[in-house]
Amino acid sequence: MRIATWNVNSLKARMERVEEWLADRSPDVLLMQETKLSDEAAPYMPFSMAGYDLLHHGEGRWNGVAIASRVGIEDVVTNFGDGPVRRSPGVESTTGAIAETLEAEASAAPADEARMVSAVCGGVRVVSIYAPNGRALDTPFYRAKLAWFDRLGRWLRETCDPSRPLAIGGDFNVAPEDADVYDMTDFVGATHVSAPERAALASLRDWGLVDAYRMHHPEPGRFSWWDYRAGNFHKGLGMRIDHMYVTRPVAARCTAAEIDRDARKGKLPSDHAPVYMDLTD
DNA sequence: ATGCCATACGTTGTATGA
Repeated sequence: MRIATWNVNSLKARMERVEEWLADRSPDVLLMQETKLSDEAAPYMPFSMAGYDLLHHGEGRWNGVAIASRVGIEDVVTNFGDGPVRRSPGVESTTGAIAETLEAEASAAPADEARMVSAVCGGVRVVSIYAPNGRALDTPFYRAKLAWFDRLGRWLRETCDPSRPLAIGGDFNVAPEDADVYDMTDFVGATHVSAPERAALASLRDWGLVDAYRMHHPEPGRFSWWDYRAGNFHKGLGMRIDHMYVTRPVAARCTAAEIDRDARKGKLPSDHAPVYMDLTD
């Protein structure tokens, strides 16, 4: 079984590239982030035509996570089971649109943004996550990012078992080691590399998760994201912030893990590359 | 090393990204 994760940076804008990638790489499960769609606007039909069921958890303009699977979708969890997410400002809602808009504009807390969806696919509980960016260290957005990782950790401890097959894939927005950025001197005082953010990922690993990519690739300078600007992709100036964290029963079945750098090339790419792993039956 | 910022919303700019 092949499980992949890809921050598509708008599923609407990326659908053609995603369809090509599904046909080319043939994943059984694709976790997606930053779909930037409401559930009503999610492209269920194109995925169905490609042989996949689509589970979408979105709010509209920002965020949005999804799972495409051709091995079933069962036992769905959205937003850690904390209830409905707010709509992006300006997005129509059936109830309380004005109140939700005012709340969204006033708040920096991502607790009710569409950043987590989970289901059991092919016997593995998969979790698609889009961690908050954090913007800058001295902002409420950064503190909210750390709080969001705390919520993820609490959800794992309370509802999951590290001895069971589980894979958390997504845009963690954290580079776990110095080897995961092109040059640490460019990241002094920046988010994505700070000690508290790295401690948050270490806490996930301590619970019982393994970085599937690092199992197979210890080498430095392997990135999953490159800024669109200044030709950074072509200069090799990236970060490894998209990860596949798996429990030990999955790690034991994991025969390969790759970053598909080719998917970052060409016309209208996402700024992220897909990360995928292969599991034996 | 395969190209030099993109997305949505909505209107000629603003917010967001990491």
